Amino acid sequence: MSLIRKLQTRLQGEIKSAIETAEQLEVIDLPPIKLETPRNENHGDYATNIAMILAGQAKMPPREIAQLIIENLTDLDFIAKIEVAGPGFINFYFSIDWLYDVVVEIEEQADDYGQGDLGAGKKIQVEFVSANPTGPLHVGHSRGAVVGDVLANILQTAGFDVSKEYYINDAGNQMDLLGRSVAIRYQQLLEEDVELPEDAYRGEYITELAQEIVEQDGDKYLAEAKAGQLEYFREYAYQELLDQIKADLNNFGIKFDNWFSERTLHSDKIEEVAAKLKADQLIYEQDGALWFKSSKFGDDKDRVVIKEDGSPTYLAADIAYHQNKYQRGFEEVINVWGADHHGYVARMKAVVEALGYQREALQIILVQLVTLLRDGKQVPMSKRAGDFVTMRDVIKEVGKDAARYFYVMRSPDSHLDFDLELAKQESTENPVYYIQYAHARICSILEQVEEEGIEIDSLEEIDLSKLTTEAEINLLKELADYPDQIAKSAESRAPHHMARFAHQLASAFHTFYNKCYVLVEDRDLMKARLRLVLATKQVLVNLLELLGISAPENM
RNA sequence: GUGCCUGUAGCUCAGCUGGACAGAGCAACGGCCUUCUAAGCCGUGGGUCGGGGGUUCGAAUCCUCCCAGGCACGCCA
Repeated sequence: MSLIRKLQTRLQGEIKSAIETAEQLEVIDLPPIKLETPRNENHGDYATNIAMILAGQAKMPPREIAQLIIENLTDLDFIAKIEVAGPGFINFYFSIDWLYDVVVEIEEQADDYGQGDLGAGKKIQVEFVSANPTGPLHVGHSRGAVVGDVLANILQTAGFDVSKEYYINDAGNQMDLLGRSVAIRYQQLLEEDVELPEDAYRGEYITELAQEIVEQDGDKYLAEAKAGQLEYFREYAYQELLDQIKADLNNFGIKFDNWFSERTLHSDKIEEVAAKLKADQLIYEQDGALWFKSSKFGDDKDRVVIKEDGSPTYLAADIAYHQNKYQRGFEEVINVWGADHHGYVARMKAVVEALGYQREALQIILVQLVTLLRDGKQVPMSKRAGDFVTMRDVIKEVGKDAARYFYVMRSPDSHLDFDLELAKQESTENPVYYIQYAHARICSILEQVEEEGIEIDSLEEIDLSKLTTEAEINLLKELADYPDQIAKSAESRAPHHMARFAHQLASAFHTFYNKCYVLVEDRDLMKARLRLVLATKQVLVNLLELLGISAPENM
C-alpha cells in the first residue's frame, strides 16, 4: 500500500471514529467517508463532504456537524491544519513531513513504485486490435492498439493479473475472399484477362502478394487459380499478412500474451456451446436457421448463429470464444473495439449472460474514430479503394513515441484529431517532447553531477526538509500522487488519464527546474534537491514505461 | 425511424460514479538565457459548459425534451 493510501485510510478511520464518538451526533447509517482532493489548493490537501451528507439524518446544519467532527478527532500527527469551509466541507492540510517520506518510498520501490493492490490478483483479459488478417493495420487499429496496451499496463500495475490477447478472425468468408483476390491479381500478372469482383480486396498489398508468388513459383498455381482452388493463395496471404501485423505491432511496442485463432473454435467448440444453449432453450429454429434468443437479455432482436446453409455466423464463433475466455479462468474480460462495432455490444452482453456469467464480466471499450490531419487538413482515405494510411506509415512518419502518445492522450469516447505535422514537430506544441524533455534534463543534471565528482549520499544522511519552496513541494505532491492516479485510472478504465498525468508531472518538474537550481553552493540543499530529482526521474521512467514511450537521456 | 458517442475559451481537449470562484495545451499579447538542455519558465486577456425544463442545500456533471455532428442498425466479418 502506498504511503498516501495509508494516510488516507488512516484519516478516514479517524473521521469515522470521531463521528461515532461525538455524542451530540445522531447517525443511524454512516455512509463511506469520501476524501477528495479539492481543485483549489487553498482548500487543503484533502476535503470531505461527510458533514453535508449527514445533515439530513442528524438534523443539524452541516457546519455544526463539521465542527463536532473536528472536535472529536484524535491522533492526527500527520495533519497540520483542519478547517470547516464553505457550506460544510472539512479541509485537511497534511503536515509536510510525510511528503518527504515519499522520496524514500520511491527510492525503495523503484520500478515498482505505483504498484497497487486494487486488482487483488484478479485474472483479467484485455482483448484488442483483433483486426482481420486480410490487410495491413491502419490508423483505426492503431488507436485501439495503444488504448488496449496502455490500459492493460495500467491494470497490471494496479494489481490485476492481466493477459493481452489478439483474436485472429481466420475462419470466415473474408478469408476466402482474400484468397480469391490474390488469385485474381496473380492471374492478371500472368496476363490472364480476368476481372476483380466488386467485393474483392483491392489494396496495393494484394497485388504485391500475388507478385511474390509469381516471383517464387512463376505460373505454378495458375491452373488452381483458374479453377477457383484458392487454398494456396488464401493460406499464403494469411501467413504473410499475419506476419506483417505482428511485425507492425512489435514496432509499435505491443506484445500480446496470446494470439487466439478463430479456427480452433471450428467446429467442435462452436457445436458444443450451441448444444449447451439449445439445452437451455436459448437457441431455436426458424426459417431454416438457428437463432440465439438474445432479445431475452436486452438485445433488440434475436440473432442467427447457424445460417440456413449450415455454416456458423461470426456471432457463433464469438459465443464459443467468450465461453472459452471464461473457461480459461478470466473473471473479467475487456474488449477494445472500434466505435463502428457498437451495434454488437448488446448481443455480446446477452451472450455472456446467456452463458451464465455476470453482464459486468464483459466490458467493452469503444474507441471513436481517428481523423488524420496534415497541417489542419484531413488526409483523404477511402476504404473502398483500399486507400488508407497504415499504422506503419504513421510510425514511420512521426515515430513510435509521438504516435503512441497521440493515440492515448484523449478519452476513447472522444473523436481524435491526429495532426501528423504537429506530432512531428520538435517544439513546444508537442506534448510528447515536453514530457521526454523533463527526463532528458534530469539526465543532464546527473551527468553534471558525475563530471564534478559529487557523491550522492544515502538517504539517511540527507535532510529532505531543506525542500521548502512551492515548486519543490508541488513536485513532491505530484510524485506522491502517482499511485493514486494509477488506481483511479485503472478503476475507471481510462488510460488517457495517465497520459495527462505524465504531462502534469513534467510540468511540475519544469517549473522546479526553472525556479530551483540544483547544483547550488549549499551542499545540504543541493543533496536534498538531487534526491528529489532522482525520485522524479524514477516516476517519469515508470510512467513512460507504462505508456510505452521511451525515456531519452538527451534530446 | 431506433440505438450508441460527441457538443466546455479562437483551435484541440480535460473535468461528467454532483460539491466550494469552470481547467490544460496551442494560438494572441508582455516578460525571463554570465551557472544543471529556452524542445523550458513567469505573467495577461479570453467561456450564457449546444438550448429549454426538472431533481438537489449545491448541476458542466443526474433526469427529461429539443437542436447539431459522427457512427451503427445483415442468415457480412
